[in-house]
Amino acid sequence: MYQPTATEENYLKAIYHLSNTGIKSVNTSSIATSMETTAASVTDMLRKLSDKEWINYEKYKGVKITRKGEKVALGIIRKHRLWEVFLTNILEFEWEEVHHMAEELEHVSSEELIKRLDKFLGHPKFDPHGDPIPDQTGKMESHDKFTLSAGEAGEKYTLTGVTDHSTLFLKHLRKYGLLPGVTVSIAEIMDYDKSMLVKVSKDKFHLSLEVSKNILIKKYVGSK
Amino acid sequence: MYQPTATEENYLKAIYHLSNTGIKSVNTSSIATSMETTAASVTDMLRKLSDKEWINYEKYKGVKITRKGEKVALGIIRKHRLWEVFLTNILEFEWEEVHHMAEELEHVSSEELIKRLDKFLGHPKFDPHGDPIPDQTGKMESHDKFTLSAGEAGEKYTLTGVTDHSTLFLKHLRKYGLLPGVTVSIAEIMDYDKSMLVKVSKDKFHLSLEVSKNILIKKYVGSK
DNA sequence: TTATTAATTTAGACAAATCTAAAAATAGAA
DNA sequence: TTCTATTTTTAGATTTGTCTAAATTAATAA
Ligand SMILES: [Mn+2]
Ligand SMILES: [Mn+2]
Ligand SMILES: [Mn+2]
Ligand SMILES: [Mn+2]
Repeated sequence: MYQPTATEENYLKAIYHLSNTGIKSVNTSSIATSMETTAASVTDMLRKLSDKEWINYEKYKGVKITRKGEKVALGIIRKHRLWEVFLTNILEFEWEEVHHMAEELEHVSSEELIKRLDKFLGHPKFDPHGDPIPDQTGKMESHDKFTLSAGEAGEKYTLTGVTDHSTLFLKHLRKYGLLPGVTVSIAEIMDYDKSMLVKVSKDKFHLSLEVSKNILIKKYVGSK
Repeated sequence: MYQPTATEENYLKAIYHLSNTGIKSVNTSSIATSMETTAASVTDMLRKLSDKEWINYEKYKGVKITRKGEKVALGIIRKHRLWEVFLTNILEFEWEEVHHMAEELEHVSSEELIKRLDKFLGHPKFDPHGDPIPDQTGKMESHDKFTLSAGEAGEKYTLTGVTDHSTLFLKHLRKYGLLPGVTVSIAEIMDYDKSMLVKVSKDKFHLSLEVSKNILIKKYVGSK
């Protein structure tokens, strides 16, 4: 119907993420925090998004994204993650460098461009951070909710993603070779602080609970 | 010093092009025409660009781009043309499809992104329309000013570019296989209307003056 | 040289997105 | 339940880029 401005797209994406990954309800201040703006600005924008039927909004009652709004958000997330794949796989950026570039590229409007980019990249299902890429209809694989901190000593796991997307954390993990697809064996879990000794290829090292809590994994399934 | 907004970038690019390819002086109305906006809007913007020292502007006296402004313009033109190469060579778009997408992509700000894209593409010197791509310092090869309409019967030429960048014209040329790099032999030039009979690989066909005037060429130089 | 036409600038307004400060509503504690 | 603290909304401004209509300046023709 309407086509969203880049700003509206960013708001819808933030609201979508807060609706799904969010612990608390989607209220004005949580949106303000995640958008790094003021509550007053958010209130202004909520009225606009509501007028365009991308959200249901009643004063003081919080926000619920509509089916229409979700479609817009998923379209932007698809573009964002495909561009991130391009930047890492093709232009050889590190995984902590791509987010801010993708924040701009996700607003380039051509649908045909994204269709061809997707094809060129071989229809990837996950972005460099292990986040699933929605297809054209908005469908995507669900994320593993299992974190390394919940793993057991003596078991083998495959790293599938992260829950902290900060540059600092991503850089830290890359130093250890902890990237999606890598196999991680838990050698020992310390009773005292829940830190763990892990093995990644030939390397053995220590991970704090702080770190292991933010690593997503699945059970390792044999060779191939 | 300042960093330009996307709109300022578009104005500077337009002013740069009018300054160089332009027959007439760069005045308010010619900018308005090329930007598809009103003279009043242009006057507003000229003041802003002047404040930021990207142009020299005096009321009623017209515009001259500064060295600083030229640097900004060349940076945008570099991005625009590199993205056009990406879209045609990598994503396999046709040469008439890429311009409007490049109009958006040229405003993505990362310098490092463009550096890596340039490397990935093999440091191309020309875009899909035969226009030269400025390097990081703004230097570029100069365009051939020789058009096919000035060619001679019996001679062989290499197509190097076009002067009309409209979708209609580009589609038309593609139908004949008339793309940069192609060899064109002039078989005959009609005295009456200056139309010509040309040979391109195995095909022979007629071109009107209207068409040949908008094709840039250079003398054909042997094999290799 | 004066009158007319054309180009340019100014005036005033608007839409989008933002902000600060003040008012209003809601939630939590006593 | 009543007071207080927090959250949210409103009021009023600001910036960027745009517009129409009116005024001004420059160009040209008589
Ligand atoms: Mn990202
Ligand atoms: Mn990501
Ligand atoms: Mn172009
Ligand atoms: Mn081009």
